[in-house]
Amino acid sequence: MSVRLDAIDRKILAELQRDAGQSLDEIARKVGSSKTPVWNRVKKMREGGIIKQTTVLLDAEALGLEACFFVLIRTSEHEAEWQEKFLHALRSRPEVLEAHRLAGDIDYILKVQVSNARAYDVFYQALIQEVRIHNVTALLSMEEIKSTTALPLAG
Amino acid sequence: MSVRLDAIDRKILAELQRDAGQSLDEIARKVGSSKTPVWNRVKKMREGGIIKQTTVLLDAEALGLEACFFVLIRTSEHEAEWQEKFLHALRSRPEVLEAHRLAGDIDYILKVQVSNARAYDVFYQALIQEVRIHNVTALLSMEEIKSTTALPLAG
DNA sequence: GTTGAAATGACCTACAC
DNA sequence: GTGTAGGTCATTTCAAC
Repeated sequence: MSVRLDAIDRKILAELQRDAGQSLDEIARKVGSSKTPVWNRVKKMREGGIIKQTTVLLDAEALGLEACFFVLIRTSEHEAEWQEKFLHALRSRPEVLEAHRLAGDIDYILKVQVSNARAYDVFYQALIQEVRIHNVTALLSMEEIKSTTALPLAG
Repeated sequence: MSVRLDAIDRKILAELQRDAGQSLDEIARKVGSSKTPVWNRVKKMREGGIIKQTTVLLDAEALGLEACFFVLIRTSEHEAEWQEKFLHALRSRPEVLEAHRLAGDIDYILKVQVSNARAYDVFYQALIQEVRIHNVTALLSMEEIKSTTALPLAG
């Protein structure tokens, strides 16, 4: 299932992660190839699902979304029906940027980006009203030390 | 500092977040405007730092990065020198995708993407050897329920 | 501020190696 | 597989409204 990538593929991916707006010629020059082979490789990696999406990263603070919370959730409910409802609640809320089901005593972690603590509380109250949750701990980010979507490619 | 955005700006941002590869004509049609004004707005939002980056999102599993950990860190050290060293350690490690300084009894949270549990242990051993850390809890993701870089724009 | 046209440059294909 | 060439289409500038 995992597609085989050579050194040039990885260089191309690194460049695209850095700046997807640059031209094929630029990328070709940087990776030591030329336009057509680079284009073919990119196309293959898109079709193979290695490149999932081309997008822009926005500045949360500039948009007034100044509060970022990590939410640790414990629940006593593990039935399929509850889980379905919970997943739907998370997926339908745009302020939930990430949600993972975990191993261990904490069941879920969420990353929630909102305008302020009050907006978080609105989110929180709505969530616990929609689905039964045993225990919630919210961790408030004071400072974003690092944030990248660039995956390490030295594989 | 926060730039004023109208409804059209927000529609443009939503479209770019969804797919930054589509043409200006397409975006213009969707937001009910035409090419040049859309282009001018995008340019302004880039220059104003609202649009920080154009990038591609890659599939971590396809790249063999099958393990995602959230790492909760407590430390007893709060001196500037220690912090400087810790920050540098995080920023220089590509497997650390996110790092936040927190309010409360947990001091930091990291998101770490690696190939497997063994690779996480290598990362962890190297980190605690480089900087003194009081207490570490690693939460292993079993399932990515949701993951998006798209910020909510109903501002 | 919007619109439209025109040139510059990128993309994507086809073909040669 | 890589490189070259050319048609098509998008981006960017500029002038007019």
